[in-house]
Amino acid sequence: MEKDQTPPKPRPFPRDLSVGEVAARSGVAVSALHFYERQGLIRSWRSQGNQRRYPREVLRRVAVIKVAQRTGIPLASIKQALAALPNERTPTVDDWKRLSEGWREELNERILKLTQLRDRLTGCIGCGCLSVRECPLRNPYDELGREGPGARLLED
Amino acid sequence: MEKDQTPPKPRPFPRDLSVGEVAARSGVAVSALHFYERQGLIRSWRSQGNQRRYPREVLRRVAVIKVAQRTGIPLASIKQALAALPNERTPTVDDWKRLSEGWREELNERILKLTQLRDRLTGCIGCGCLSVRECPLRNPYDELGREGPGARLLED
DNA sequence: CTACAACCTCAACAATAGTTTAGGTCAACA
DNA sequence: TGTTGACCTAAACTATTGTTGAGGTTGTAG
Repeated sequence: MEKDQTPPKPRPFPRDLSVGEVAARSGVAVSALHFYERQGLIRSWRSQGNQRRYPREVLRRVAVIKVAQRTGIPLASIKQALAALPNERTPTVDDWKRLSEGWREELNERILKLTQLRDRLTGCIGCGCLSVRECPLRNPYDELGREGPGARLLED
Repeated sequence: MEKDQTPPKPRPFPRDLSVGEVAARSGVAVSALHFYERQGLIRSWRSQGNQRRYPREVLRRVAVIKVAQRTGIPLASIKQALAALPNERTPTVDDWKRLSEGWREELNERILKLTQLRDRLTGCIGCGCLSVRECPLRNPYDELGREGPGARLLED
Protein backbone atom coordinates (compact mmCIF):
# COMPACT_ATOMS: atom_id res chain seq x y z
CA MET A 1 0.00 0.00 0.00
CA GLU A 2 2.90 2.32 -0.71
CA LYS A 3 3.56 2.72 2.97
CA ASP A 4 6.87 1.05 2.39
CA GLN A 5 8.28 4.15 0.81
CA THR A 6 7.50 6.66 3.57
CA PRO A 7 10.29 7.28 6.03
CA PRO A 8 9.90 5.07 9.06
CA LYS A 9 10.26 6.82 12.34
CA PRO A 10 13.76 6.29 13.60
CA ARG A 11 14.19 3.61 16.16
CA PRO A 12 15.51 4.55 19.61
CA PHE A 13 19.20 4.33 18.98
CA PRO A 14 20.83 3.82 15.63
CA ARG A 15 23.25 1.01 16.00
CA ASP A 16 22.00 -0.86 12.99
CA LEU A 17 19.54 0.09 10.30
CA SER A 18 16.28 -1.38 9.10
CA VAL A 19 15.64 -1.59 5.39
CA GLY A 20 13.24 1.31 5.57
CA GLU A 21 15.83 3.45 7.29
CA VAL A 22 18.41 2.65 4.69
CA ALA A 23 15.89 3.46 2.00
CA ALA A 24 15.07 6.80 3.56
CA ARG A 25 18.65 7.81 4.12
CA SER A 26 20.05 6.57 0.86
CA GLY A 27 17.20 7.65 -1.36
CA VAL A 28 16.88 4.15 -2.77
CA ALA A 29 13.61 2.24 -2.77
CA VAL A 30 13.15 -0.70 -0.45
CA SER A 31 12.53 -2.90 -3.45
CA ALA A 32 15.84 -1.84 -4.91
CA LEU A 33 17.62 -2.69 -1.68
CA HIS A 34 16.07 -6.11 -1.72
CA PHE A 35 17.18 -6.43 -5.29
CA TYR A 36 20.75 -5.38 -4.54
CA GLU A 37 20.85 -7.92 -1.80
CA ARG A 38 19.61 -10.70 -4.06
CA GLN A 39 22.29 -9.70 -6.51
CA GLY A 40 24.91 -9.79 -3.83
CA LEU A 41 25.83 -6.12 -3.79
CA ILE A 42 24.89 -5.59 -0.18
CA ARG A 43 24.37 -7.89 2.76
CA SER A 44 22.33 -7.87 5.93
CA TRP A 45 21.71 -10.02 8.92
CA ARG A 46 18.32 -10.72 10.34
CA SER A 47 16.61 -9.67 13.53
CA GLN A 48 14.79 -12.16 15.75
CA GLY A 49 11.72 -11.42 13.69
CA ASN A 50 13.48 -12.10 10.38
CA GLN A 51 13.79 -8.47 9.45
CA ARG A 52 16.85 -7.17 7.66
CA ARG A 53 19.42 -5.31 9.67
CA TYR A 54 22.25 -3.38 8.07
CA PRO A 55 25.51 -2.02 9.41
CA ARG A 56 25.74 1.73 9.03
CA GLU A 57 28.45 1.10 6.50
CA VAL A 58 25.79 0.04 4.04
CA LEU A 59 24.91 3.67 3.48
CA ARG A 60 28.25 4.33 1.90
CA ARG A 61 28.02 1.15 -0.06
CA VAL A 62 24.70 2.12 -1.51
CA ALA A 63 25.92 5.62 -2.20
CA VAL A 64 28.85 4.20 -4.10
CA ILE A 65 26.59 1.89 -6.04
CA LYS A 66 24.42 4.77 -7.16
CA VAL A 67 27.37 6.91 -8.09
CA ALA A 68 28.91 4.11 -10.09
CA GLN A 69 25.65 3.56 -11.88
CA ARG A 70 25.59 7.16 -12.88
CA THR A 71 28.89 6.66 -14.60
CA GLY A 72 27.20 3.98 -16.67
CA ILE A 73 28.67 0.93 -15.01
CA PRO A 74 26.35 -2.08 -14.90
CA LEU A 75 25.47 -3.61 -11.55
CA ALA A 76 27.36 -6.78 -12.30
CA SER A 77 30.60 -4.86 -12.66
CA ILE A 78 29.88 -2.81 -9.58
CA LYS A 79 29.42 -6.02 -7.73
CA GLN A 80 32.80 -7.23 -8.90
CA ALA A 81 34.44 -4.03 -7.82
CA LEU A 82 32.80 -4.14 -4.43
CA ALA A 83 33.94 -7.70 -4.03
CA ALA A 84 37.48 -6.37 -3.94
CA LEU A 85 36.75 -4.59 -0.69
CA PRO A 86 38.03 -6.25 2.47
CA ASN A 87 35.46 -8.65 3.70
CA GLU A 88 35.75 -8.72 7.42
CA ARG A 89 37.04 -5.29 8.17
CA THR A 90 35.08 -2.14 7.62
CA PRO A 91 36.48 -0.57 4.46
CA THR A 92 38.70 2.40 5.04
CA VAL A 93 38.86 5.62 3.13
CA ASP A 94 41.74 4.20 1.18
CA ASP A 95 39.78 1.13 0.25
CA TRP A 96 37.08 3.30 -1.23
CA LYS A 97 39.59 5.48 -3.00
CA ARG A 98 41.19 2.50 -4.67
CA LEU A 99 37.79 1.40 -5.80
CA SER A 100 37.07 4.67 -7.45
CA GLU A 101 40.38 4.82 -9.29
CA GLY A 102 39.43 2.09 -11.70
CA TRP A 103 36.12 3.70 -12.38
CA ARG A 104 37.72 7.01 -13.07
CA GLU A 105 39.58 5.38 -15.92
CA GLU A 106 36.47 3.91 -17.43
CA LEU A 107 34.70 7.19 -17.06
CA ASN A 108 37.53 8.97 -18.80
CA GLU A 109 37.30 6.65 -21.74
CA ARG A 110 33.58 7.07 -22.01
CA ILE A 111 33.95 10.80 -21.89
CA LEU A 112 36.57 10.66 -24.59
CA LYS A 113 34.43 8.53 -26.86
CA LEU A 114 31.46 10.78 -26.41
CA THR A 115 33.53 13.84 -27.06
CA GLN A 116 34.84 12.45 -30.32
CA LEU A 117 31.35 11.47 -31.23
CA ARG A 118 30.11 14.96 -30.54
CA ASP A 119 32.85 16.57 -32.54
CA ARG A 120 32.08 14.46 -35.56
CA LEU A 121 28.38 14.38 -35.21
CA THR A 122 27.16 17.30 -37.23
CA GLY A 123 29.77 17.06 -39.90
CA CYS A 124 29.34 13.40 -40.51
CA ILE A 125 25.60 13.27 -40.46
CA GLY A 126 25.46 16.16 -42.86
CA CYS A 127 28.11 15.00 -45.27
CA GLY A 128 27.87 12.11 -47.64
CA CYS A 129 30.33 9.99 -45.78
CA LEU A 130 27.92 8.03 -43.69
CA SER A 131 28.39 5.46 -46.38
CA VAL A 132 29.68 2.99 -43.83
CA ARG A 133 32.99 2.51 -45.58
CA GLU A 134 34.45 5.93 -45.21
CA CYS A 135 32.79 7.69 -42.34
CA PRO A 136 34.82 7.88 -39.15
CA LEU A 137 31.57 7.68 -37.27
CA ARG A 138 30.52 4.50 -38.92
CA ASN A 139 33.80 2.79 -39.42
CA PRO A 140 33.70 0.67 -36.29
CA TYR A 141 30.89 -1.33 -37.82
CA ASP A 142 32.54 -1.60 -41.16
CA GLU A 143 33.74 -5.17 -40.79
CA LEU A 144 30.23 -6.37 -41.30
CA GLY A 145 29.61 -4.20 -44.28
CA ARG A 146 32.14 -5.85 -46.50
CA GLU A 147 30.87 -8.24 -49.06
CA GLY A 148 33.76 -9.23 -51.20
CA PRO A 149 34.78 -7.58 -54.41
CA GLY A 150 32.37 -6.61 -57.09
CA ALA A 151 31.13 -3.40 -58.53
CA ARG A 152 29.98 -1.41 -55.55
CA LEU A 153 27.86 1.40 -56.76
CA LEU A 154 28.00 4.76 -55.12
CA GLU A 155 26.30 4.59 -51.83
CA ASP A 156 23.38 6.67 -50.92
CA MET B 1 19.99 -21.43 -39.87
CA GLU B 2 22.18 -18.41 -39.60
CA LYS B 3 22.29 -18.03 -43.34
CA ASP B 4 20.38 -14.84 -42.87
CA GLN B 5 23.47 -13.06 -41.67
CA THR B 6 25.78 -13.83 -44.59
CA PRO B 7 25.91 -11.17 -47.24
CA PRO B 8 23.45 -11.94 -50.00
CA LYS B 9 24.88 -11.68 -53.42
CA PRO B 10 23.92 -8.35 -54.85
CA ARG B 11 21.01 -8.35 -57.21
CA PRO B 12 21.58 -7.21 -60.79
CA PHE B 13 21.05 -3.52 -60.43
CA PRO B 14 20.58 -1.72 -57.19
CA ARG B 15 17.53 0.40 -57.51
CA ASP B 16 16.07 -0.70 -54.22
CA LEU B 17 17.48 -2.84 -51.46
CA SER B 18 16.41 -6.10 -49.90
CA VAL B 19 16.61 -6.47 -46.16
CA GLY B 20 19.69 -8.63 -46.46
CA GLU B 21 21.41 -6.01 -48.53
CA VAL B 22 20.60 -3.31 -46.05
CA ALA B 23 21.89 -5.53 -43.28
CA ALA B 24 25.14 -6.19 -45.10
CA ARG B 25 25.74 -2.58 -45.97
CA SER B 26 24.68 -1.03 -42.71
CA GLY B 27 26.22 -3.60 -40.44
CA VAL B 28 22.91 -4.12 -38.68
CA ALA B 29 21.31 -7.54 -38.28
CA VAL B 30 18.25 -8.42 -40.28
CA SER B 31 16.40 -9.03 -37.06
CA ALA B 32 17.25 -5.53 -35.91
CA LEU B 33 15.97 -4.06 -39.15
CA HIS B 34 12.72 -5.92 -38.69
CA PHE B 35 12.61 -4.58 -35.19
CA TYR B 36 13.24 -0.99 -36.25
CA GLU B 37 10.47 -1.32 -38.76
CA ARG B 38 8.06 -2.65 -36.16
CA GLN B 39 8.99 0.31 -34.00
CA GLY B 40 8.41 2.70 -36.84
CA LEU B 41 11.96 3.94 -37.28
CA ILE B 42 12.26 2.79 -40.85
CA ARG B 43 9.78 1.85 -43.54
CA SER B 44 9.69 -0.42 -46.54
CA TRP B 45 7.37 -1.44 -49.25
CA ARG B 46 6.85 -4.99 -50.39
CA SER B 47 7.77 -6.83 -53.55
CA GLN B 48 5.28 -9.02 -55.37
CA GLY B 49 6.44 -11.86 -53.18
CA ASN B 50 5.94 -9.89 -49.94
CA GLN B 51 9.60 -9.22 -49.40
CA ARG B 52 10.75 -5.94 -47.95
CA ARG B 53 12.19 -3.38 -50.29
CA TYR B 54 13.98 -0.28 -49.09
CA PRO B 55 14.90 2.98 -50.75
CA ARG B 56 18.62 3.57 -50.73
CA GLU B 57 17.97 6.40 -48.35
CA VAL B 58 17.39 3.84 -45.63
CA LEU B 59 21.13 3.35 -45.36
CA ARG B 60 21.60 6.83 -44.06
CA ARG B 61 18.64 6.48 -41.82
CA VAL B 62 20.03 3.36 -40.24
CA ALA B 63 23.46 4.93 -39.96
CA VAL B 64 21.94 7.86 -38.14
CA ILE B 65 20.04 5.57 -35.84
CA LYS B 66 23.19 3.74 -34.86
CA VAL B 67 25.12 6.92 -34.32
CA ALA B 68 22.37 8.37 -32.19
CA GLN B 69 22.27 5.22 -30.13
CA ARG B 70 25.94 5.56 -29.46
CA THR B 71 25.28 8.93 -27.92
CA GLY B 72 22.95 7.19 -25.51
CA ILE B 73 19.65 8.25 -26.99
CA PRO B 74 16.87 5.66 -26.67
CA LEU B 75 15.15 4.40 -29.79
CA ALA B 76 11.89 6.05 -28.85
CA SER B 77 13.52 9.47 -28.91
CA ILE B 78 15.35 8.70 -32.11
CA LYS B 79 12.05 7.82 -33.62
CA GLN B 80 10.64 11.17 -32.58
CA ALA B 81 13.57 12.99 -34.05
CA LEU B 82 13.33 11.08 -37.31
CA ALA B 83 9.65 11.87 -37.45
CA ALA B 84 10.64 15.49 -37.91
CA LEU B 85 12.20 14.68 -41.27
CA PRO B 86 10.17 15.58 -44.34
CA ASN B 87 7.91 12.74 -45.14
CA GLU B 88 7.51 12.71 -48.86
CA ARG B 89 10.70 14.26 -50.00
CA THR B 90 14.05 12.61 -49.64
CA PRO B 91 15.76 14.38 -46.75
CA THR B 92 18.48 16.78 -47.73
CA VAL B 93 21.82 17.34 -46.15
CA ASP B 94 20.33 20.25 -44.28
CA ASP B 95 17.54 18.11 -42.94
CA TRP B 96 20.06 15.72 -41.51
CA LYS B 97 22.15 18.53 -40.11
CA ARG B 98 19.20 20.01 -38.29
CA LEU B 99 18.51 16.64 -36.83
CA SER B 100 21.97 16.31 -35.44
CA GLU B 101 21.98 19.76 -33.88
CA GLY B 102 19.55 18.76 -31.19
CA TRP B 103 21.50 15.67 -30.40
CA ARG B 104 24.70 17.61 -30.13
CA GLU B 105 23.15 19.54 -27.31
CA GLU B 106 22.09 16.43 -25.45
CA LEU B 107 25.49 14.93 -25.96
CA ASN B 108 27.12 18.04 -24.60
CA GLU B 109 25.07 17.85 -21.48
CA ARG B 110 25.85 14.23 -20.95
CA ILE B 111 29.51 14.91 -21.42
CA LEU B 112 29.33 17.73 -18.93
CA LYS B 113 27.59 15.60 -16.34
CA LEU B 114 30.07 12.81 -16.75
CA THR B 115 32.97 15.20 -16.51
CA GLN B 116 31.70 16.64 -13.26
CA LEU B 117 31.14 13.17 -12.00
CA ARG B 118 34.66 12.19 -12.87
CA ASP B 119 36.14 15.22 -11.23
CA ARG B 120 34.33 14.55 -8.01
CA LEU B 121 34.58 10.84 -8.04
CA THR B 122 37.73 10.06 -6.17
CA GLY B 123 37.43 12.90 -3.74
CA CYS B 124 33.88 12.22 -2.79
CA ILE B 125 34.09 8.49 -2.52
CA GLY B 126 37.12 8.81 -0.35
CA CYS B 127 35.91 11.55 1.93
CA GLY B 128 33.24 11.35 4.55
CA CYS B 129 30.79 13.42 2.63
CA LEU B 130 28.91 10.63 0.92
CA SER B 131 26.55 11.11 3.79
CA VAL B 132 23.82 11.94 1.31
CA ARG B 133 23.10 15.34 2.82
CA GLU B 134 26.31 17.09 2.04
CA CYS B 135 28.01 15.33 -0.82
CA PRO B 136 27.78 17.06 -4.19
CA LEU B 137 27.73 13.64 -5.74
CA ARG B 138 24.80 12.47 -3.76
CA ASN B 139 22.84 15.62 -3.39
CA PRO B 140 20.49 14.99 -6.31
CA TYR B 141 18.94 12.16 -4.38
CA ASP B 142 18.76 14.10 -1.18
CA GLU B 143 15.09 14.95 -1.36
CA LEU B 144 14.25 11.41 -0.48
CA GLY B 145 16.71 11.29 2.35
CA ARG B 146 14.98 13.81 4.49
CA GLU B 147 12.99 12.51 7.35
CA GLY B 148 11.85 15.43 9.37
CA PRO B 149 13.59 16.81 12.41
CA GLY B 150 15.00 14.70 15.16
CA ALA B 151 18.41 13.95 16.41
CA ARG B 152 20.32 12.82 13.37
CA LEU B 153 23.43 11.10 14.46
CA LEU B 154 26.60 11.43 12.49
CA GLU B 155 26.32 9.39 9.40
CA ASP B 156 28.58 6.56 8.56
C1' DC C 1 12.36 -29.09 -61.85
C1' DT C 2 14.70 -29.33 -57.77
C1' DA C 3 17.54 -27.35 -54.20
C1' DC C 4 18.84 -24.07 -51.38
C1' DA C 5 19.45 -19.38 -49.87
C1' DA C 6 16.94 -15.67 -48.54
C1' DC C 7 12.81 -14.16 -47.13
C1' DC C 8 8.24 -14.10 -44.33
C1' DT C 9 5.41 -14.05 -39.57
C1' DC C 10 4.64 -14.86 -34.96
C1' DA C 11 5.99 -16.11 -30.55
C1' DA C 12 9.21 -16.94 -27.15
C1' DC C 13 13.41 -15.84 -24.99
C1' DA C 14 17.45 -12.84 -23.18
C1' DA C 15 19.75 -9.31 -20.25
C1' DT C 16 19.38 -5.27 -17.27
C1' DA C 17 17.36 -3.02 -13.43
C1' DG C 18 14.25 -2.91 -10.98
C1' DT C 19 8.64 -2.42 -9.34
C1' DT C 20 4.27 -4.39 -8.22
C1' DT C 21 1.20 -7.55 -6.22
C1' DA C 22 -0.46 -11.12 -3.27
C1' DG C 23 -0.56 -13.17 0.86
C1' DG C 24 1.19 -13.30 5.21
C1' DT C 25 4.13 -11.79 9.72
C1' DC C 26 5.96 -8.60 13.25
C1' DA C 27 6.02 -4.81 16.35
C1' DA C 28 4.64 -0.65 18.53
C1' DC C 29 1.01 2.42 20.12
C1' DA C 30 -3.45 3.28 22.12
C1' DT D 1 -5.95 -6.44 22.72
C1' DG D 2 -6.49 -4.62 18.43
C1' DT D 3 -5.10 -1.92 14.70
C1' DT D 4 -1.76 -0.25 11.82
C1' DG D 5 2.63 0.45 9.62
C1' DA D 6 6.74 -1.76 8.49
C1' DC D 7 8.38 -5.87 7.15
C1' DC D 8 8.74 -10.73 4.83
C1' DT D 9 8.77 -13.96 0.37
C1' DA D 10 7.81 -15.36 -4.23
C1' DA D 11 6.25 -14.58 -8.50
C1' DA D 12 4.79 -11.74 -12.00
C1' DC D 13 5.27 -7.63 -14.45
C1' DT D 14 7.67 -3.29 -16.63
C1' DA D 15 10.66 -1.25 -20.20
C1' DT D 16 14.39 -1.48 -23.59
C1' DT D 17 16.63 -3.58 -27.39
C1' DG D 18 16.91 -6.83 -29.74
C1' DT D 19 17.81 -12.43 -30.96
C1' DT D 20 16.22 -17.09 -31.73
C1' DG D 21 13.26 -20.58 -33.33
C1' DA D 22 9.46 -22.79 -35.70
C1' DG D 23 7.04 -23.30 -39.63
C1' DG D 24 6.16 -21.77 -44.10
C1' DT D 25 7.08 -19.01 -48.81
C1' DT D 26 9.91 -16.95 -52.58
C1' DG D 27 13.34 -16.67 -55.91
C1' DT D 28 17.38 -17.98 -58.31
C1' DA D 29 20.98 -21.28 -60.00
C1' DG D 30 21.93 -25.44 -62.04
